[in-house]
Parts: sequence; C-alpha cells; structure tokens
Amino acid sequence: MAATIRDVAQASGVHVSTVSRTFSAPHLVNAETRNRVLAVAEDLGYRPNRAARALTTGRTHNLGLIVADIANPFFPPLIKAAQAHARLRDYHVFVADTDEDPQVEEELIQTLTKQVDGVLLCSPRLSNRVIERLHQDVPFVVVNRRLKGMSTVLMDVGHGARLALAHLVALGHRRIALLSGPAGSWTSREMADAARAVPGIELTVLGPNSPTEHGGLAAAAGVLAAGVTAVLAYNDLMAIGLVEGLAERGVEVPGELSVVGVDDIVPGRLARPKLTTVAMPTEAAGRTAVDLLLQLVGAGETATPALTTLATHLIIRESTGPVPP
Amino acid sequence: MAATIRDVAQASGVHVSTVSRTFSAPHLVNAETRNRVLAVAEDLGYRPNRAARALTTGRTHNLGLIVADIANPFFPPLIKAAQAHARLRDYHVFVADTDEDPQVEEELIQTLTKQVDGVLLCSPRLSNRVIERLHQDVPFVVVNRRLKGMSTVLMDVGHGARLALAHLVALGHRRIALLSGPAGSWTSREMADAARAVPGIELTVLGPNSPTEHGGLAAAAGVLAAGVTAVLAYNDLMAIGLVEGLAERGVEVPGELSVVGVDDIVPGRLARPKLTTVAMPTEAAGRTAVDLLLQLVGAGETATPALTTLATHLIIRESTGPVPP
DNA sequence: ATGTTTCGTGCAACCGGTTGCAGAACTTCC
DNA sequence: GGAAGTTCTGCAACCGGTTGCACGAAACAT
Repeated sequence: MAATIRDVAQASGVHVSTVSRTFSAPHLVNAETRNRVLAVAEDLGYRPNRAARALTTGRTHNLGLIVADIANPFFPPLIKAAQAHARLRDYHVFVADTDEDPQVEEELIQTLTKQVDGVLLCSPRLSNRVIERLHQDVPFVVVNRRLKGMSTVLMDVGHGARLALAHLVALGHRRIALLSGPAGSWTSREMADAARAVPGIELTVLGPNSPTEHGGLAAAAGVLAAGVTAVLAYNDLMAIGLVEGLAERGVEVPGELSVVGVDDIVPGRLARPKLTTVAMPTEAAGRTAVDLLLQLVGAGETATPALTTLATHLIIRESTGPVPP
Repeated sequence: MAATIRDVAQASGVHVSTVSRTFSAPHLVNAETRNRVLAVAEDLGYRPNRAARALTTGRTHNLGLIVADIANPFFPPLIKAAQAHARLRDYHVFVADTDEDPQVEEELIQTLTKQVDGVLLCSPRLSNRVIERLHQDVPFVVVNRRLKGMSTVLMDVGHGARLALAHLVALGHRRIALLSGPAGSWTSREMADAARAVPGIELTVLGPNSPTEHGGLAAAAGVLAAGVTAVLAYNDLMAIGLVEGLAERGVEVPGELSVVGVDDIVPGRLARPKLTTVAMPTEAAGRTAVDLLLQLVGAGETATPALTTLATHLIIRESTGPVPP
C-alpha cells in the first residue's frame, strides 16, 4: 500500500499537519524539520494524494478535455498542445472521446466535473441549453463554438473560406459547391455564411454531411449532379473522401474539378493529389484554451469570460487548378 | 455550488448514511424512503462526488490510458474501443499523451495512480525497472510489450511479419530490408526476430528509426543504398514517408520497389499507392486490455497476471508487386 | 405472551489530506 | 525583568462520501 501522510508523520515524529505544510506551505515550517520530513517522505515513497487534497482545497490540478472523435486527425495536435501547455503550469489533462454522441458527452462532463478544475469543450455537439446547465458546475472553455457568457476560442474559418473561394475565383471558377458538415456545427454555419457573402459566384450548398472520409465519398454523386467546377469541403477528411468518390466515377482532381479542404491534417498532406486546404491554428487553439481556462479557474466566481479568435490561412497544393475549358 | 450528500439528507429528512445507501446499496433502504431521497436528489441536481467516494472505497471507477502519441493514427481506434468497452462496465477512461518522453510518462503515471483503479500502458517507452516500480502502486495492463508478472496484451506482429515476407517472397523478392522502429520497442524486436528466421531471404535491418512519416522519409536514402527490392517497415507512417522519399528520388512503388507497412491505419488506406500492410487488431486489443484490467482491479491483491496474444493478418493492396526484371 | 429474526435507520469513525486557531519557545525592545 | 512579537508546531474540525455496529420496530415462530 502507498504511504500516507500519517505514515510520514509517525516516521518523522511530527504531527500530520506539519507534514502537510511541508508540501503545501514549506515556508511555514522550520528548515531542519522540513528536511527531515522530506527525507522520510522520499524514503517511504510518499506522494500527496491529489484526490484527497482536492476534497479540502477544491483544486484538483486536473483539466478535462472533451472531443467528439480522437480519430479525427484534426484533434490530436490540439490535444497535444493543450497537454504540453498545461503541464508547464502543473496541470494535467484528461482526454475523453464522446464518439460524436451528445448523451455520452453529457455523461462524461458530469463525471469529469468533480475530478477536474475546468473543462475544455472542443466542437461540442450538445445543445446550448445543456451546455449552459452543465456550466453551472464547472468552468468551461469552448473551442469552435459561440456561446455567450463563456470563454471561447474560435478559429476564423469564415476568413479561411473567403481565402479559399478567392483562390478558386482567381482560377476562373464560378459555379462552386460548399460541402457542409454536421447539422449543429458552428464551423459549418460560419463557412456557409462567409461563402454566401462572396460576390460573383454561384454557390450550391450540399449537406449536412458526416464530417468523415465516408461522408465525402457519399457526397460525390451530389457534387457531380450539381454541375459545379469546384468544391469547398467542410474538412479535409471529407475532401479526401470526395476525391476518392470522384476517382471512382472517373472524374479527375484537379483536372476536371477542384477541391479545397479545411484543417490541414496530415493525411491531406499525404493524399494524391495533395490537398489545397485552409490551415487551422490547432496548436495555438489548444494553448489559448488552456490559458483561458486557467484564468477562469484562478479567478473563481468573479471570472469574466473572454473571446479569442485565431487566424487561419490558405495552403495551396495540388487539388486545385484552373477551370476546365 | 453543487449539492452534497448532506444537503440531500437535510432536505429529505433522513441521515446522510441513508442517502449514501440509497445510491450505493439501494436494497438496504425502504422503497418509500428511497424514492423520496431520489426525488429530492434529482430536484437538487445531486450527483455523488466520485473523488470523495474513492477516498473510502478505494475505487474511483476510472481507468487511465497512456499512449506515446495520440497523433499516431494507430492509437485512436484502440482508445475508442477501450473507452466504449469500459463505459459498458461503468468505468471511465482518462487518456494521457506522453509525447514519446519517458520522463513525462513516469510523471503521468504517478499522477494518475491515485485517481484511477488501473492503468493501460500502450507501447510504453519506460525501462522495465521503472515500470515494475510503478506497478507496486497501481494495477497495470501492458499492451505490446512483454513484461513478466504483468497482464499483457500482445499483437502477434511476428506472425504478421512472416506473412508479409512470404508474400514478398512469392512475388520473387529475395533481397529485403526491414526498417525497424524505436530502440526500446518490443514490436520492433519481435519483427526483427521473426524476419531473421525466415529462410531463403537476404535481410538487411535498418534502424532504429523514428516511428513517424518523417522517419520513413529520412530512411529512403539508406534503403536505396542497401540495394534491396522490397521493404518491410515498422509501421504505416514510416512506410508512407518512405514511399514519399522514394518518389522524391524518382523511384516508383511498387514498380521498382515494394513496400509493406504495419498497422493498417487510415492514411495508409488513402495513400497512393494504397499500402499493403499487416493489420493490427487494435480494437480487440483495447477491449481485451480493459477486460484484463478490470479483472485485476476486481481481484485485488490476489490477482494473477494473464497474457493474451491477438492475431494479425496481411492486407494486400497496391504497394507491393513482382520483383522488377 | 414471549423469544427470535428481519428490516430500516441513525450514529460515529474513517478515508487522506488542509487549515484556522492556540499556545510554547525563543527574540527583541524598552 | 517583563511586555510584545516571531516562529514553529500541535490540535481539531472539516471536505464528501462509506460502512460496521447498535438499536427500535415490526414480523414471525412457538
């Protein structure tokens, strides 16, 4: 069994409170005593029990990070950045995957609530109402969704969409399809709003679609039926699936149709043709979200929510080309 | 502030112990009382604090899952399977990424130890000695590494390597390179042992290499220098990188050189050419690992470690072909 | 009617820490 | 030499639950 504070206290001949202070308020204990306690603790392999500590202090020094799908390559860089950034501040991050299921998401948040000081919600699928209710029990930072009263990190995908469309227009495209994502997605709506406001193009919005390779594959027929010369997809996975689906039908990218994705995930960089895509600042988002969350945690009840918007940019690769004659 | 057990007790006019039993041993409390307590609890939004509960029961109902790199597409399917499987058994899984850093790995395990009932260690990079020390504080199940005295889930990559080599031999290849992985990797050693035992081929072992796309890219020159006609890579990421590196040098796959990967990750299925690969039973491994871990957790001190080996198989796609004339 | 079970609940100690308060020992100051 | 501070440590209550034990009431057996 692991050593407890009482074992250390007994072995070093002091009261438990002295041991406790040795770790949580060292300046309050005499240097000599402190060293003795530390030596004994080291010897016994004692490590303060964080869960027990949390019971009295109300601080677990853990953060929760909830994502819809770890297998979506968009998330891991964000997760890694958040974890690394949190570690620097002596916080640990627990990641949980909701499997795109709102009910699982809610359950996970409930469970995490008491075991973490705050939760990072990435592209949540829950309704605003539920999120607001859960928010009463634990501080949140929401990534890629706009929720009033909560700290938020947004990636400026509207700007990215404009860049992508400008690129396509410059190549001569006019009839363009937007392959949208899941129904509740803020990102998807944001892209659609931005795209509709672009003058001089004839936009067809197709969707909602599953934000996966399979979703893109399934959308290929609809894209061809729409009679467009270029497509902006909700994300790279869909773009890759779409290219696949088009190839099955003998349609070449970018020869006959141009495709732009969003996210700049690794598989998109490896695909043939390499995807032109809107790069998302995922690492920065992870770090920023942790910063905002720790700010909230530190401030307690008096916290004021903050909003950060991060820039996106276009990476031109091989999946876009001039409009066919 | 969230409601506590005392709030519920007071509001429903019973002692806290009755409330406690209502949740953790319902059969011990009168149906009428129970319903009243449940109603009040519902009303107050009370949820038992798992951390506090763990303090007395010694059971957190959480599991830890430690991986070297979430961004490696090999892991997410395993993680998702483990999470889903654990949820069925009323357990939650906390995932942590070590960033391939043994020191971070050790620190994470230490932190998790008190907050989970057991830890799933996937392809750990720590030394045996350290793992054994940490094992004294919390039950482990190790995936893809052989450690005596601990429950283990292995994927039979040796068999997979033999299948891959047999496939290459059948295509006429004799001079074959094995692109090995990280130095401490059990999988890598296992593959090498299996490959060396295959008769009738001339094997060149190259490595160790970083188990990433970049590692494969960097190995391209060495592969060409080795004068082989086929390569078995440690994993798909490396295989993809290698194909990339070969393309840069004007070498075609599979026309001039055949490449086999391991893992059957999604990017490998999407790459051009589509990768021939050894499929790993990642979902099964995740589920099995959770089962073994819960078995250990349930058994307490008396637990006997178990070893499960899961089969692998070869998927032939487009990156392998007959030896060039 | 009495003795024995069974059932339901309360009491209080406990899990492993933290922390406000009190007091002992030692300084410092006048 | 005594009052007033400092510095350090111990005491005990507390965080939010769980659980062995005791006890009263009701149900059952004789």
